[in-house]
Amino acid sequence: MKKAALELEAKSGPVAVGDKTLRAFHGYQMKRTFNVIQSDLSRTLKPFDLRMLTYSALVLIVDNPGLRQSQLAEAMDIERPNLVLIVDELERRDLIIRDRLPNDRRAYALKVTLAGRQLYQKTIAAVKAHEEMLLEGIGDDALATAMDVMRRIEKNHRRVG
Amino acid sequence: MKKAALELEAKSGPVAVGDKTLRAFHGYQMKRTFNVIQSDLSRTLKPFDLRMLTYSALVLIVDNPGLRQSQLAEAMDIERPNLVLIVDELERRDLIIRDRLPNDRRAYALKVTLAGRQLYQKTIAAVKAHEEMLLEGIGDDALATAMDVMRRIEKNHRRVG
DNA sequence: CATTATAATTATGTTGCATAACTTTATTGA
DNA sequence: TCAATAAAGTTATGCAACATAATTATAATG
Repeated sequence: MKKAALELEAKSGPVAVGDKTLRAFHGYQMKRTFNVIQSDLSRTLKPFDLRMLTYSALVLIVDNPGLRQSQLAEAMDIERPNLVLIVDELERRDLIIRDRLPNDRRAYALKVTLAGRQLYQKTIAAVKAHEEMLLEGIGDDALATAMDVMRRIEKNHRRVG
Repeated sequence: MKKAALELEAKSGPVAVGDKTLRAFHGYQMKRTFNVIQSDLSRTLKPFDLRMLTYSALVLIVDNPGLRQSQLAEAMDIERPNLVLIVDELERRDLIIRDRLPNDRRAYALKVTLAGRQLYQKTIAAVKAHEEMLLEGIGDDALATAMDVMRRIEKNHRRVG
């Protein structure tokens, strides 16, 4: 390092802050990247008045008509109590309904409404478009490899944890 | 789908909930994977009484001695007010000190203490070991490709956002 | 030297997530 | 059969991570 830079540092700290050690941890790199994706997705969903959680719930209900709240919570990997408000919101906006199951009056069968399905289609398209922007310039092979790596990490965790 | 399965579904919802549509979004896959990494890292750091945030701050201070809180906040991508309590905690535990800068009495020069450096070395080793477990069975090439993809996503976001 | 900007802080609110406890309904087994 | 147990959804509550606005002390600027 040059003398001038050292003197500047003595006054006001490092000229440029390096996160080399942290970046060496793959988990840290993934956190940074995920933050980027999440903030982009949030902005994409904002015009539809959806958050990641309400969006995920809507998609899962469309794809799995009649599922119970407990099944939805498990699929979303969140606790049941936290799902209640999410389903409340989707129901209040008439995007889904809580149908009773014929043989179990404790549970609800969650189903999408017409409005919900229409919103689903619009948002799916918007999210796909935004994702394509984020993934621009990344080859299909590289992307497939990256996704394999992620699934493998998930599998390793289940094996351990 | 078989008739028996359909009848079962009428009673109690889908037998297995699929998240195929969501998994098709790379961001969703990344969120799931990141959750796994984060929970593993949290467990790894718990014996040292560190969270991801305090750990990241400690590493950055070790690597960038004398940096200011504002620089640390920027490097960690969090708002300055939220960093105050993190630095408070590290200082209270005598892992770092808030030194005054000679020429700017508004700012602090953050520096690691001996205890902080010792904790740093222990935790770095533990985190590396845990990460190796999570990455077991993943080839070096595949991992490098995955990391390239992530950095590229980050770059694309800066270009857009 | 008055204005403006910056570093750190305080106060405050939101969101995502967790746990405990409760109500209603199903299931189990003595 | 019916008492005990379990399950689905809910309510209440708390914590952690983040954001914004406003405040204080100091520095930089015109």
